[in-house]
Amino acid sequence: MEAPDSSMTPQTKARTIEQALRKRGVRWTNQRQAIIEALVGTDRHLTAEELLAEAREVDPSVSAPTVYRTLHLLVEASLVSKRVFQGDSACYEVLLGKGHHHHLIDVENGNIIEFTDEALDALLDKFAAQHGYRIACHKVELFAVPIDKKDTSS
Amino acid sequence: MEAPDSSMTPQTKARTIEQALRKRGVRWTNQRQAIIEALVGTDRHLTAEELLAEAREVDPSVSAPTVYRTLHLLVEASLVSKRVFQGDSACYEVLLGKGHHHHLIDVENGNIIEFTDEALDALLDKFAAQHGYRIACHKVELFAVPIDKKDTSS
DNA sequence: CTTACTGCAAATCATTTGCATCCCT
DNA sequence: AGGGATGCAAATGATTTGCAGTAAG
Repeated sequence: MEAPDSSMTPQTKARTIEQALRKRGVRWTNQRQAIIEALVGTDRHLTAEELLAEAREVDPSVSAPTVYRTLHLLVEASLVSKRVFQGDSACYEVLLGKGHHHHLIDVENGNIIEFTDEALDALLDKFAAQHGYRIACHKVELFAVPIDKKDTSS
Repeated sequence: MEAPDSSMTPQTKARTIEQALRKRGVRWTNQRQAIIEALVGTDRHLTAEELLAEAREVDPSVSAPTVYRTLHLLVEASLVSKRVFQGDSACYEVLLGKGHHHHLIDVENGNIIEFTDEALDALLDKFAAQHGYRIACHKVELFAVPIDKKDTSS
């Protein structure tokens, strides 16, 4: 697997994903093409439902089961991450071209800010090692409120 | 690493929770008592289903809707945390008497190890502050594989 | 040609809700 | 008493699966 490049265009990402899946013996269909295009065409976290709607604008024949089946393949192949925030539907996001990152969720507006940090990652790796584990994947979610009005920061 | 207030007995926790809910104008019933007892009687993360089973050993009349309704109250009151791991059912855990902690999930056995660390917390607070936020609640989940095992996954 | 992929409809599964009744306060 | 709380059963909503037809390789 080549190093992710944050300047990858959507087209490049789509092609990379297509090739990665083909390499795994997966057949390439119009529906999958539409789903991938919808997926790389946004920088937000999409629910399966939102993705279905987007994909249908490319190819109206796409159905929900196909979206879910394709998402499974993508998650399996580590091309897409699945996240379950709170009690809502799962959200999916393309991993290509962005290093793994963490989430700061604005609990007032529902905004999601992404950030990365090597020190944090190193710290997490250390804990895993101390317990005899190696991290396969990690997830950090900070539920936070904006500091602006009457609040005194800590 | 020791939790700050880990000396609370289950009985004390149960009483504290009862009083906190009563203060919010909630009525105290046998079913809720049973649910709370089941909840404080374990140190593991319970699903609603598991909690229902445990609670029924105290009071067989407890039903699933009551478990969910009570869990909502508890989460609202910040007495219990709800977590949704991967695609599974939500897990609930009493917050009383344990500092917030993080999770290391053994992806092979499904084991969950908890750990706490001030340096990590400080780092997270720093990030939030840099973005103009204050953390209300944070969640760190490490999906990891045991090191001592031959690992052939990609 | 072969068989993976698709849409549809029906099946799951956890969680929620309507409702008549019950029982804390 | 009175209104919140309960159990039951049915509703929900996201995700999955069975199946017969379709299309990728």
